[in-house]
Amino acid sequence: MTKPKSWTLKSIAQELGVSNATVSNAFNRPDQLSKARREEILAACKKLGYFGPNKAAQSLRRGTFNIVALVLPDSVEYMISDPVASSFMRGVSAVLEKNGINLLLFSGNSDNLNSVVDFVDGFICYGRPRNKQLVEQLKQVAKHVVTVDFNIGRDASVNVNNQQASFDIAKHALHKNDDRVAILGLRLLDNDVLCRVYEHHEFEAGQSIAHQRLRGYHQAISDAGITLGDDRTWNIPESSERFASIAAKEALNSTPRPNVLLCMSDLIALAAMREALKMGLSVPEDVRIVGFDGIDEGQRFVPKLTTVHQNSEEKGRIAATLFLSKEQQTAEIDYQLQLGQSS
Amino acid sequence: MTKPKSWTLKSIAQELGVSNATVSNAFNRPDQLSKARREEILAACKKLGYFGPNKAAQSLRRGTFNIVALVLPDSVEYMISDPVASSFMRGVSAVLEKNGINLLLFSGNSDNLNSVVDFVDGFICYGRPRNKQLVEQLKQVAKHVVTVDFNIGRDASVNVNNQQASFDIAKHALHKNDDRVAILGLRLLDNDVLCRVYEHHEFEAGQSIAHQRLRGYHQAISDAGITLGDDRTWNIPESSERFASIAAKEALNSTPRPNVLLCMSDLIALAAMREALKMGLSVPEDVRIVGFDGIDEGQRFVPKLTTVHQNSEEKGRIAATLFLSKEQQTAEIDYQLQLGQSS
DNA sequence: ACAATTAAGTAAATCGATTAAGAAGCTACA
DNA sequence: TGTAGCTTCTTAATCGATTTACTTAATTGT
Repeated sequence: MTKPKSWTLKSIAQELGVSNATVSNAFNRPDQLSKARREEILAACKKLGYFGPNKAAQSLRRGTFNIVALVLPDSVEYMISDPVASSFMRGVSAVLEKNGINLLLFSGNSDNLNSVVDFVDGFICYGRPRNKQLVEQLKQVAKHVVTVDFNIGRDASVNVNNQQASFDIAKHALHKNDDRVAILGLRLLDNDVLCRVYEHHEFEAGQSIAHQRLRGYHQAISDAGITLGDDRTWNIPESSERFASIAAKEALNSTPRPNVLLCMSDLIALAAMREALKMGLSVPEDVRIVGFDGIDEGQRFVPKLTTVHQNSEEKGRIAATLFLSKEQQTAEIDYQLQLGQSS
Repeated sequence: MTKPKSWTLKSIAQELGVSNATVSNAFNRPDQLSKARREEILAACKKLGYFGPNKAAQSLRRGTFNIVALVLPDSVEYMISDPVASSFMRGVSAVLEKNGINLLLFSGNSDNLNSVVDFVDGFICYGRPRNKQLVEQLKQVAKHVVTVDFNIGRDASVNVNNQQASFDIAKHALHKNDDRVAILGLRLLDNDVLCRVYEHHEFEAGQSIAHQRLRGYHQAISDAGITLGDDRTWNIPESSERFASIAAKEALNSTPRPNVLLCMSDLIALAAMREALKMGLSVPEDVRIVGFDGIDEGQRFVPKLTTVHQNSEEKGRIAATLFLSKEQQTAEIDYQLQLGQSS
């Protein structure tokens, strides 16, 4: 027998004594051949072990892939353990899976969209990718792009009003005009450094999430009649326990000792709470701490964390749905203050 | 001008007045043409905005894709928020990213590998996929397959000795021969039901992780001279707070009230601890609780969780490395007992 | 100066499919 | 009977590349 182990459209057509096109049509366009013929062919294919047209070839020809790339702000490795990001991914994958579309994870550290652009139907980009070259490429790429939590003027985007939300939560945390505020910021700076920031003019105009949130804080602070010292802001390069603890400890030991800590993520806020408790401070009596995100662990912590809850999963669902609809539009999604005992 | 907006190898070759092959060689086989010619061509391409050969076409021709599918045991949506699974993914993606290989997430619920098999270089399969058809397909697929935490006799696999580990942790938890033991099992049954299991003969021979662990528990229990009642085992269909709490509550209210809870995951153990504390029981005085996995939250909990720590990230790295090496081999990886105050 | 070797580049087959255009056979209707 | 209209199926071009085998031209050795 000269049966090849792995069939192709061509070889199977030959075997069955029909043309290429007929087999293809049997799989893709039932109206192009008689019902009898079609069933005969499909049955024969099944029997011989040909499971349908090769998807890679199909995709090359058709130009569609059934794959969407999820571009993460940072390395996949790092992002996958971030509760907020993974919640977002959950929403995205739920919608895609339901539509039979596969998800390709793409690192925001890569310097070239090129390695995947020819394989995907488009991009869902969650937060501004760390590598700026990627941003430029995303602006120009000839496929559908949905951005989330940032904007590059592409097809569609999903956003939360970070400034307003930060304003709200800060306003809630601030009681009197002699409150001593410190800010534990997440990725305020481009580089990876953990540091105390003294002055940085980009903050006033920056479009990153961190800058938006910072403006919300600043507005609430000044509304409360407080003057924020120029040494009251820390930059934490990634939302990890380790970095957050160091920054929190430093902030809590700084003079004047802050009695309000505005944290740009729940992970940071939780680390700060642990440090505060370890130092014998009580929360919220000695120091009020608020977070951002609304992760589960914050709600289980004692005292329960006061934070801004944004439904990241919903955000993911919306982003994916928007992607699938191929519509051009901008969605703004809701957030809620989640009041705990930490402030 | 008749410049097409998006170049192809062919059109760019025409534009430059050279052959197809020469342009291809300029990108892929520098030794096949003069240095001068090559640089001239590459420069021209850059200038015209041709970023290199289309990857999809390249892949079709070459049969390699630079994509590996990570087959998860359950839906992507669900798996991405599981701390152990995401830790594993972290390890995998770290290695793949370093090697310029992209990661495609594939749901263990899908009933057809077909939708991706033609797009990937192979599969890393983390745990037995929920859908059994997938398992059959994985056995037969003509691409490289590495399985983790289960075995189908394919190219390579990575395993932990679950039975031994469970034996060890159970032995540690059991003190006297009048200990009253209950088991909170994870996915002991195929179906999605939360229930108390009375008898199930498959347990004795099953190869799933849950069955391996169960055998370890049983062995330690009988070694300790304890007879396990046939109504002391619960099946929890997924490692979630909700299900775990219900099962834990039921177990703790059952007669005789257990003073040892063997939990097949940390998430379950943590939920059980919360329920126990809520009921006014003290841990470990009234009830000793042990988990499995070694997630971060367990180490932060008060009392600190006693558990089996397996380095999932390392497991991921090993799986990915094994995949890349294309070797045929089986790796067994280590585990450690992590002793806390919960037992 | 002539054959042998090497270098540089090209033509054409191929990867595995889709699909527009057309051929062959059949029915129907005047 | 001739032609119009359907069905059903096939031929051949195409998607965007890679690669083997071949042609030419230049270099080398003697």
